Amino acid sequence: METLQLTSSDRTTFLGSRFFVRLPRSTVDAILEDTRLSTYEEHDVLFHQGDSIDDVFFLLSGLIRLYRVGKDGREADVAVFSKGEMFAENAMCLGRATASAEAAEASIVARIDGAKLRQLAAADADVAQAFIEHLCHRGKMTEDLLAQDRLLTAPQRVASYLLGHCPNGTATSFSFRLPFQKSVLAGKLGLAPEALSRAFSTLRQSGVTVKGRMIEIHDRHALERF
Amino acid sequence: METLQLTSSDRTTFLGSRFFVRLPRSTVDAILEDTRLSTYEEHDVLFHQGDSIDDVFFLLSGLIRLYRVGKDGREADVAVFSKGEMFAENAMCLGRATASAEAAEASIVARIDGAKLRQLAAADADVAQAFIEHLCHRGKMTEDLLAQDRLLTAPQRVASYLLGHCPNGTATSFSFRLPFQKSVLAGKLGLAPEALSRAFSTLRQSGVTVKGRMIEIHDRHALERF
DNA sequence: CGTTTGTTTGAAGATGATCAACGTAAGTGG
DNA sequence: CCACTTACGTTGATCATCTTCAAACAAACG
Repeated sequence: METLQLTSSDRTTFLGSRFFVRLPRSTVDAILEDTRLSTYEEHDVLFHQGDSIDDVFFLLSGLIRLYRVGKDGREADVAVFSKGEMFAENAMCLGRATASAEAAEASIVARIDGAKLRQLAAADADVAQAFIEHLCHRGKMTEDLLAQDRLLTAPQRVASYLLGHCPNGTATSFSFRLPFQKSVLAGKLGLAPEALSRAFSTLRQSGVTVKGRMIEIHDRHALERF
Repeated sequence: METLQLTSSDRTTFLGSRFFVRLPRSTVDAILEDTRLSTYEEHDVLFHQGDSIDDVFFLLSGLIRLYRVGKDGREADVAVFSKGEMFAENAMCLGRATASAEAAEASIVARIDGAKLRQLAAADADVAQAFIEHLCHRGKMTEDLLAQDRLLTAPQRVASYLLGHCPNGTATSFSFRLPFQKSVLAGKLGLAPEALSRAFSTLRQSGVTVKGRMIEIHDRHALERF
């Protein structure tokens, strides 16, 4: 975890992200002014549940897993973030982190000073608005996860995840590469890795082929029916 | 669902709620200015998942259940609100309701005009700030639910719920009345009513007595260990 | 009182977790 | 480039937990 410089490609990532897109360039610059970069290796922990942190995190590359730990030490993922996503906004408002965060692969993270962001949000309604929209979106994401956990079986959850990666066009078949290890996907879907594996073999009957991280969906509609 | 007048007790509810407490009286008045009241009977539906609504709802009395419906028609609660809580803020930002809402008992609801609230938030940083804090809190709530679903068994979830209602003092025993039907609690905890019932009988061994809606906890620490 | 609604209990079934073993892919270093 | 090693993924078997359906029971309400 060392400090680096902000590259121009990092700037692009910032500007293209959900939070920053709508904001004028000058505002973004103000926010990024004293932003510290940190790099993490796989399994490095960014912070622990309950830590008092006053920063907002922005992922420039890699993969971050947000999780809670049960009394018995078992971990449950609450969210998984990839490049261009902002996280730990809750901590800034509530004072303490509601979950722990660790790198699921080597990652580069920008830490935005919470005090500064609050101050900017108070002064600039656009920033506040962007923040509000971001929080709504995050809320929907966890609500989605919760509903999926409560309504869908393992194969259905996987099918739902896969469909979320299909383009909305007319094409009935589609293929793509998993953006992370299967064990990470399992965690994100609230499944044991074995359960994910079995879910994939169930879906083979519905025209899903898996080779390594490559996924082929031969008939989207068969998945939707599932 | 008819329109009524705002009573002074309603005003108290507003002023005491998490969202409004920090705001100056004049701001609250501005927000409430053209707020419509509606009453609902048990099982009345306020809106459906996907409806485009541009209002924020505030519960003055009763009980509202937010839920999603699966393809097979099964319902999964995403949140349950009681007097003094604000909900459906997501819909205002995202344009469409992310879940359906129905009254779990006779309820009185105030509908705050979304456009007006947005406009106020843009003009008044305090309102924006209150909104942000509210969203953070809601986010934490659903995150809590998700983590509980993934980490705890049924009796543990019930124990956790009960502990949430114990005062933080030194008292080791405590009793209170469930604020709603057991079937509602079951939904909130993501359990079938039968599972909740069985969870309660399991907890009897740990000193929990249930008679109707009355709950007695004889030893808080026994529950914490669970 | 009797009817309706909510809750409990029982028995069966489904689903996913866990543990252990095996297979496979990906590095690593000679 | 090949053998070795390690991490990841799959498969099988078993077990715990929760759901579901059915029936009994209790409470609330007319």
